[in-house]
Amino acid sequence: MQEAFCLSVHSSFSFGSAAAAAGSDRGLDFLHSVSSEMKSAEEDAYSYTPNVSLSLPLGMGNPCLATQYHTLQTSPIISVTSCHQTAYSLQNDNHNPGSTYYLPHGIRPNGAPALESPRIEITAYSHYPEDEVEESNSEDHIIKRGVNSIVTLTLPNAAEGYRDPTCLSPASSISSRSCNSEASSYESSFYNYDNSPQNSPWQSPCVSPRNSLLPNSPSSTGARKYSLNGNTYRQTSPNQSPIPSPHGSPRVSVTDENWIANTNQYTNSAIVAAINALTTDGVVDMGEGIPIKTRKTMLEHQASMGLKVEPSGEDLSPEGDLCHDEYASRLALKKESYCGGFLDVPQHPYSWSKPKPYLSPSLPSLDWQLPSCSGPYSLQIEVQPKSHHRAHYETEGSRGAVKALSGGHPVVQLYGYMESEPLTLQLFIGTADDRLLRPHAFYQVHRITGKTVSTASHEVMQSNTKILEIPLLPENNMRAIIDCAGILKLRNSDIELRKGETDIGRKNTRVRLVFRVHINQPNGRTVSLQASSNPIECSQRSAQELPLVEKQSVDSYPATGGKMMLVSGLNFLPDSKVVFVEKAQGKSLQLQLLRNPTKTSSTLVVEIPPYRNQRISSPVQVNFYICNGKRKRSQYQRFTYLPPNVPIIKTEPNDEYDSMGSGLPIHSQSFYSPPRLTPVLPVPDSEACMVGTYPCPPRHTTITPSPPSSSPTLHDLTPLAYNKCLPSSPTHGPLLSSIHENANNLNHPASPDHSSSLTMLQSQGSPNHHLNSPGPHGYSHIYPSSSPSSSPVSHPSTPGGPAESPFGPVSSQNGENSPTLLHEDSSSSSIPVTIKQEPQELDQMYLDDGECQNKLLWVHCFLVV
DNA sequence: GCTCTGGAACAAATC
DNA sequence: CTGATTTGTTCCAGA
Repeated sequence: MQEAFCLSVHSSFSFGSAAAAAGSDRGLDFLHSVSSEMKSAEEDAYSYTPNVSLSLPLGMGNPCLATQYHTLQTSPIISVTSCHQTAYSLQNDNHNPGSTYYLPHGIRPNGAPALESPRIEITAYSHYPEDEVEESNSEDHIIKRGVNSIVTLTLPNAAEGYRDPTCLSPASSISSRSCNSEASSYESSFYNYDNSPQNSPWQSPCVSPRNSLLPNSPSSTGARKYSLNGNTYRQTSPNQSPIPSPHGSPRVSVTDENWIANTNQYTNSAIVAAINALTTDGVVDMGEGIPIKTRKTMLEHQASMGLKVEPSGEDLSPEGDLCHDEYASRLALKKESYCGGFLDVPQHPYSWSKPKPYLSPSLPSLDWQLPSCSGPYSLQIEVQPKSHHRAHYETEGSRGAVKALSGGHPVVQLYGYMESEPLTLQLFIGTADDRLLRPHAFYQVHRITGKTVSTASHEVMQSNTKILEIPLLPENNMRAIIDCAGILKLRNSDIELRKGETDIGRKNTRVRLVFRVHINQPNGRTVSLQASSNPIECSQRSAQELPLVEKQSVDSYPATGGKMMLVSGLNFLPDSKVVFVEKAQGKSLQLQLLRNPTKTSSTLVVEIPPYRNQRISSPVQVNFYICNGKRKRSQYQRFTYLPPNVPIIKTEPNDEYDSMGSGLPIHSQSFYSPPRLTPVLPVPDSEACMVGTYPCPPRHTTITPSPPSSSPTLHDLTPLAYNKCLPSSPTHGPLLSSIHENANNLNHPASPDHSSSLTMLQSQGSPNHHLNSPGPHGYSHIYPSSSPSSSPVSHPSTPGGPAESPFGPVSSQNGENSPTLLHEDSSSSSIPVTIKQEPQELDQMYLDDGECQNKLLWVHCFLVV
């Protein structure tokens, strides 16, 4: 495993580098610049592997923007272009033009193939119905599935592969279909944003090598319920619920169609697609084709229901010209087509009074890190999903919608939005590892329909990622109950074979629900917000066996220790152990084992052990995890030791660690990601705050109405976020936030690779929010912390987890009981001011549990500065 | 008859 | 290299 993980990591990075290499000069420049600029930050700070640094396109300077505000320009086309390629530079320019480059997984700036393989061999499956084939309308390169032949395509931008648009899951399997399938069915209910010519090739399921395998793949056989031939994938089928919920929740007055029609979002989506397309092939194509098609489509719509509309790519472009309504209607049409026949539905229940010019040409890529709040707006997850949700395979029936702990469903609300126009809330399944949040390659959101579902929704595809779009209506206070989202698991083998895919599926079973909303501003800009849920363990086994910490009563305590801490969660056993681990300088590790904690099935009482150094002058972040056995460990939870004389203050705001400290269960993400963040950018708050046009209130003063406190608690599965990165400096918080915003402004896309370095962003609701605070205030604090969280991909931070733990299993075994601390290192002791990560970490993180553990001990991560 | 679920059985991947 | 574990997927069966 270790190796595997390591490989994956590297590969990912390499991917980035490769991409760069392949990429245009800019790419190179970017890399250079980045490397130079970033490196200092990252490498030095974190000591990541070189690869990593490269991969991160963070372009710190990059203007691109962030996501929050997209300003686009007049002509959609232009804007688009700018965004991706140019845009970045344009906007930001300052820094490196190159930096501007954003290399989303599938997208390559300039279309340059990230990966070298212009050539693609595709094996088509006979299984696929022809319709599908048709749908994949990739213009330039269309592969038809119907044929069982291998086609070799030469792609300009082969790189895309990272996630085949088409194959969410490898087309090969049914499963793939499901994800894709539905989606894939391009035709079906969702839009496929990836229509770019480039992408098109990918669209065919065939693309993935796997395909060839598919026929043989178990899935094929396995799928009892879904016959290969059968296009009928239950849920996915276009027909499925044309109307998501007729019954619709009382709250929701809008039908899917309606809703869809109205929202601008689509437009945005379209734009995204366009962007993607542009990326590769160039603007030109887009520009031309789009308008025409668009209109054409519209005209045709009515006439032809079932047919798929044009490729998204095409769709995109037109906006500029089209007035909002038009666009909307168009969208509506599309949707209808997907739905299979609901042409009749009134399309614009909510008519936009004014034709809206397309405001935001460029929506941020899904792997970009976006803030959860900006200016007056704040997107918050009021009710977090349960920490466990057994995802279903395509060969299985749906396992239902993700539920909340309370038994209800997750709830998301947008605060600060006073307009009367409904918005679209986007939902996709994101990663929950230490790395930056990005779409999860092995899971897709699955649209749930039925009597029990009150929330309308519809699916769209964007780069291999299925997105569920849900209306956010003013009449509902811009609040949405997410009872229409299930989680589909794609077979690892299918995904891993995708070209460009670097992540491995094994033990990469934690996800987060990622919500986005794009708000068009009068000035033409678009504010994009994102909030991610606490991690959700999707594997049946893990959910049943791994201990899960949902909450801890104390997040921080003086170094003297001695206080009893109540840890609540799941799967605690009589012999569960609580292991405290500290990574100290250099590679030392401090480990503490507490013996005999009081326990119950869902709670453990642990006496906080005294910190090895009673004279710490600043808070020291450590972690602990629950161990049920060799490889059954919870994720790391954060705990902060405070200087003895310091009054105990709620952690949140505190240092950098807040999130961690805050007791929240830290998301694994935060854990790892922080490192990346680490490179703290000294940005003045003020600056930071200024996003686009809006001055962002200081976090603490966040404007947004405080949301109901969602769950302050920690739920997450995640291990604690290890804050490797977080600097303890007080400024930290502000910095982060600022970074955040800046990022937005900059548009840094997170690096597609994952590698991205900076994490700016995380603001996402993720861990942070949830964890700590719900309120705006909390935000401020939280923000900083980390959202970044990203945990390493596959490996969350679970200590034991395979990938996860850097610390690995520190062998809880070792110690069995002694409450004593093990210090490996010594040095440092404890005053970590700034923490840098070691390059090694990543590797470690990916290491397998067993093996890693021991190793982990050394590896470590915190460098005291 | 279908969907949703909880529990495995199986088999491949790791340890 | 072999056997024991783990983990991913597919099957079953009950509600």
